[in-house]
Amino acid sequence: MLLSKSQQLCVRWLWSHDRTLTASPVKQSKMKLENTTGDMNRWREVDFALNCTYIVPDQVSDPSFSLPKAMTSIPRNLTFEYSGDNEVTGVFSKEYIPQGTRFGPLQGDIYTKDNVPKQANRKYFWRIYSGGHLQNFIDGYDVQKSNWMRYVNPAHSLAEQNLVACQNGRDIYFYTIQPVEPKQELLVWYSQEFAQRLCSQQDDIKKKTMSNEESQESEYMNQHFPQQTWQKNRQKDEVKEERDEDTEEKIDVELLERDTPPDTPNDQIMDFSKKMEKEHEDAEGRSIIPSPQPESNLNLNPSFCPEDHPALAVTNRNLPLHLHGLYEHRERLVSSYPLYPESRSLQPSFQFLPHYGPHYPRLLLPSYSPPFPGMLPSRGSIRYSSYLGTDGLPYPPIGPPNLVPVSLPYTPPSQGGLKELTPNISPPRGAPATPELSPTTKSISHHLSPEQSPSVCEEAMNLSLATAKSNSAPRNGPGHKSLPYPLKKQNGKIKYECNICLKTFGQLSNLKVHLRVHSGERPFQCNLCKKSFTQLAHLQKHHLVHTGEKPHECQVCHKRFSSTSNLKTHLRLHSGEKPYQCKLCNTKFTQYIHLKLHRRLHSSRDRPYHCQLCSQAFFHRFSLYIHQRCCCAATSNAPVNPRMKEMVEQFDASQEADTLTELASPPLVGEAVEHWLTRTLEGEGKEDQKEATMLLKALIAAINSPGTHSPTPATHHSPSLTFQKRASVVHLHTGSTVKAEGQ
DNA sequence: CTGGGGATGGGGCCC
DNA sequence: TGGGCCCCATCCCCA
Repeated sequence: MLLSKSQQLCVRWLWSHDRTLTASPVKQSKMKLENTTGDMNRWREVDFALNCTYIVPDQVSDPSFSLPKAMTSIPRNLTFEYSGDNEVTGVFSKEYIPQGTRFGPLQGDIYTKDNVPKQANRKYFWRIYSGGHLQNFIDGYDVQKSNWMRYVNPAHSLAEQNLVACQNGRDIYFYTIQPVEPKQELLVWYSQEFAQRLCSQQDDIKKKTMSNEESQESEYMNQHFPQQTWQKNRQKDEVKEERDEDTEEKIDVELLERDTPPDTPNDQIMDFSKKMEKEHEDAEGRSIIPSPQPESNLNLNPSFCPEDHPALAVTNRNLPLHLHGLYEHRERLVSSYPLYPESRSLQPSFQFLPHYGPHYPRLLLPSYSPPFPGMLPSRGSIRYSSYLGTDGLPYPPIGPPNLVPVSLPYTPPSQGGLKELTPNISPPRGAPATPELSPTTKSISHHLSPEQSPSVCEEAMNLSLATAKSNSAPRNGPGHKSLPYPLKKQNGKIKYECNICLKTFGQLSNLKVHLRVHSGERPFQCNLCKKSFTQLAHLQKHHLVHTGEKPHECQVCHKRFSSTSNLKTHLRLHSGEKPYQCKLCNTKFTQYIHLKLHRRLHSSRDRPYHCQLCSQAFFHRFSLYIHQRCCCAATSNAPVNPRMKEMVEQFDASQEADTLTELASPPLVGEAVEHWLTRTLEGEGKEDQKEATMLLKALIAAINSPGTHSPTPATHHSPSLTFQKRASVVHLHTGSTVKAEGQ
C-alpha cells in the first residue's frame, strides 16, 4: 500500500520516533523479525484466517462467576500482568506459543455509527468495515461484555510486535506473527489490510468539509489525546529529515476518527496525560517532550490519498489503536519508552527452538478443548497447591463435567469484589484485582520489574486463595473455580487428565510433556539437521546419530548399540527369549512388531470365534459376544450400522482386546473398548469423534446389558484357548515370560 | 514373502 | 520441575 505524502509524513514521524528512542538494537530485531515473518507482512486478512495453525478460543467460564468476562475469558496459556494498583497492564504468554496462532474474536458491545451512546467512552472502539465502509464498532469498554483482548497492548515498534489484528468477517482476531516465548508480552498491531482500510477511511474523511462538530472533536482530541500533539510536534521536527525507506511512514490518526461521534470527556485520560508528561522526563529531569510548535496541518494535505503500501502494516506505529481501547496502554508504553528494556526477548532464547511457519500443519481443535495443549498454562506446584483443600485434595470442579476448566489468575472475590471491576468505577486500563483479597500482589509488585510481575502475581494470588481457604469458604461456593486440569482420583492417587485424549498422568509435568503430542510443539531442535523433538532426552539421543556414538555394549558379543532398547532386543538373541507369541500358531518372536506382522498371515479362518448366524469370525470370545448383541445382521431386527460393525472388528484386532482375558467381565471389556476408541480417535475430526462416541455408548450398553451367556467358539481348542488367563505378560509352565499374541 | 536385526523416535515413569 | 531412563512402535534393510 502506497501512502500519500501526508500519510508518509505521519508515518515517517512516528517511525523516526521509534528509531530515535530505540536505536540500533531494535533495528536488528526488526530485521530478524522480518526474516521470520517476511511473507506474513504481505498477508491479507483472509490469509491469516486460512493459514493459521492454531485456534485459541476464549475460556468459557461459569456464568455464576462474579468476575467480569474480560478477566475470566483469558486463555489458559496467557496471563495478565498487574500494576501496583492491581490493574491489568498487559497480557503475557505463560508458555511458548507458536507462530500462526489465532486468538479471538474480540468481544464487546456492538454499535453502529448511528446508535453509539452519546456517553460512550470510545477508548476501546474497534472499527468493523464492510464493503469498504464503516459497518459498526465493537466496544471493548465494558468488562462484562468484552473479553481479555481489550487488555492487549499495542506494539510500539515492529520489533516487539508479535500479534497482528485482522478483521475476519465482522470479527477482530489477533494472530501471532512470530513465536511468543513464555512470559513475553503480547503486543498487537494492525494487519496491512486493516491499516489500509483505516487509511481509506481517512481519505474519505478528508474529502468532507469539516463541520463545526468535527472541529470541536478535533480540538477535543488535541486536548485529550496529548500523545498526538506530542507526536505531531515531534513530527514537525522530524519532517526535515529525509528518509529513503518507504517503510518509514505513519498515518495521522485524527482524520481517521473524525467520523465517529465525539468522545465523552474523560478525566482519566486527562489525568493520564499529565502522568505521561511527568513520566517523560529523563533521568536528569529534562523533559523529552518537545515543546509545542506550530503544526503543519497534515490533515488538510490535498495530496492525501490511500494507496497500496506493502510495508504499512508493520511500520506505521501511529495508527489509532489508542482510539479504540489501546490508548492508555499505548500511552503507558510510550511514557515509559525511554526506559523500555531493550533486552526484551524477541528471539528464542533456546537454540533449538523450532520454526513455526505458514507451512506448519493447520491444527484446529474443537472449541471445547484447549486450543492446543502446549499452550496450556504452566501450573507450578505453588499455584496448583493453592487449589487444594486443607486435606490436600482438590476442590471438586463446579459445573457439568464437560465444562472447560477455568483458570483465573487471581482469587475470586468473596463479596463486593466486582464493584471495583465495573466499568463505571474502574478505568479501562486493566481490571484491578480486589485489593482486600490479594494484598500481597500489590505489595510485592511494587518492588519488582515488569518481567517479574506475572509470576509474583501468581504467587500472591496463591496466598489469596489460601486466605480464602482459611476463611472456610465453601468449596463449591460462588466464585470457586474448577481446576486448571481435570483431576481424577485413582487408587487414592491424584491423576492429571489430558482433556483431549483423556489419558491420565500421575504427575502434572508428565501431562505437560504429553500435551506436546497434541500441540505439535517440538521445542528441542537439532542444530545439525534441524529435526525437532518434544523432549530434550530425545534430542540428546538423536545426537548419537550424528556422532556415531554407541554407548551400549552387549556383554556377550561386544556389539555396540545406540540405545538400550535395541541392546535389550539384541540380548534376546543370546538368551533365546522370544516373549511375543502368536496365540494361533504358537510362533514366538523377539519383537512385537514381528508378531504383529505375523498376525496378518492369519486369515479369518484362524479366528477361533465364529458367529454361527453369520460368517464373521473373531479373535476373541467377547468380540463375538459384542458382535452378536449389537451388529450381527442375522440377530438384529434393526438395520446394522456398518460403522458399528467395523468398530467391533477393529477392536477385536486391537491391543486392548488382546490384553483382556477371554472371560473378562463386561465392565472390563467396556473399559477396554473405551480405551481403544480414545486411542484410535486421536487426531480425528470433531464429527468423527462425535459419531464414534455415540457408537461407543451403544457398544458399552450392549456389553453391559443383561445377556445370556458368552458365546462359545465354533472351533474348539484353538491355540488361544490355552491362554485362559491372558494378560500382557503370561507365565507359561516353563517359567519363562511370554507376552501373549498381540500385546 | 517371512523373519531377523538395527536405527530412530514417541511417550511416560522415577527420582 | 526436568533430566535420565526405560519401554514400545515403526521403519528400513537384509538374508
